Amino acid sequence: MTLINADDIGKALTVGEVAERSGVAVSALHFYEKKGLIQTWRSAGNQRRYHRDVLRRVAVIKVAQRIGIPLGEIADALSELPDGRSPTARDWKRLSAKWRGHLNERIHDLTVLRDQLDQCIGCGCLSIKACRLRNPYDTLSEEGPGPHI
Amino acid sequence: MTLINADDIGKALTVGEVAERSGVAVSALHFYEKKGLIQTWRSAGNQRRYHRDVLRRVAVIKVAQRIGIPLGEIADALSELPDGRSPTARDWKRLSAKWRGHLNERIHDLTVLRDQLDQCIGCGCLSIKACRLRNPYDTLSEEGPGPHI
DNA sequence: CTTTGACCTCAATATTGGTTGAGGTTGTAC
DNA sequence: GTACAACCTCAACCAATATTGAGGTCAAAG
Repeated sequence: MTLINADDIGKALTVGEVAERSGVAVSALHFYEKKGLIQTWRSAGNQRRYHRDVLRRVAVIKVAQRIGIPLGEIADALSELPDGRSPTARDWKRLSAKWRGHLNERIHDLTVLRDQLDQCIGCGCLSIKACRLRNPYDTLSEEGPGPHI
Repeated sequence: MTLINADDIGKALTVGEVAERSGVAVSALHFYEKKGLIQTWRSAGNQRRYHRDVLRRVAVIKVAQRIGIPLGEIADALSELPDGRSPTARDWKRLSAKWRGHLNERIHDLTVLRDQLDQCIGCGCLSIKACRLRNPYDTLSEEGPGPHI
């Protein structure tokens, strides 16, 4: 036997409720709305009302931010979610899979950086011309300003 | 027999030279100076002159930024370098070792995040209450706003 | 009813990490 | 000795990601 709680189903959320349940400030919710990341409708008295789906959306936004995706890109990705119906698990999976690549890249970059840094710690090579961490900007300067390789 | 190149030893650098050799814009060098990350003295005609050590310092700044250290913290760390003499390999090593910790933490955090995301991709759990990625903000909301755990 | 907390809008402010431009000076190459 | 690139200062601006505040409205409890 399954009891359905009227609090959990069908009831629109106020901005304060969304803020409390999502851990995001009211001002941030306004901001996300202005940027097109979440949608609302208005009550008779012009107050924002949120579909419960917004909680999932906000959770996804926060995860994406942790991955390092800028809000603009998050907005683009979210805008590809189906219009009119609630996203399914499959929809969310597609997003996750997409961002996993970014995450992997970032982990890879940082790992490479750490390995180079380890070499520097081992040999003190931040003080040596041949150091791979500091050298690209120096010996290749004849190729013009800015980083090379 | 070792030839010492007068271009490489003892000659002060202009801001343009530092910019070209470090791959950092002149405006950024001014900015770093204002923030106390690098030092200069002035020529008779009020133009900046840089000790060659500044190249190493700038390289270190750029590495630290890649690690994700904000300029303020970089400034703090650099301010602990010895005053009056050029930093030794040992000095730079201490810095590297310090920042290695941050880097490892960040790699760890992102790796944990990736593992959680993998679970989400596998099970579609971004749509499920129990999901470790989206849940903290929801079921723990009675502890007050903001992330928990 | 009235009060009080939650909500509204819009503009200003904050932080980080710089870049751009105006208006003027210096230094070097011819 | 003059032209032109490189330099100077200072203020304004940029983008991202919000927060804060002023001034006003709404809604639910007593």
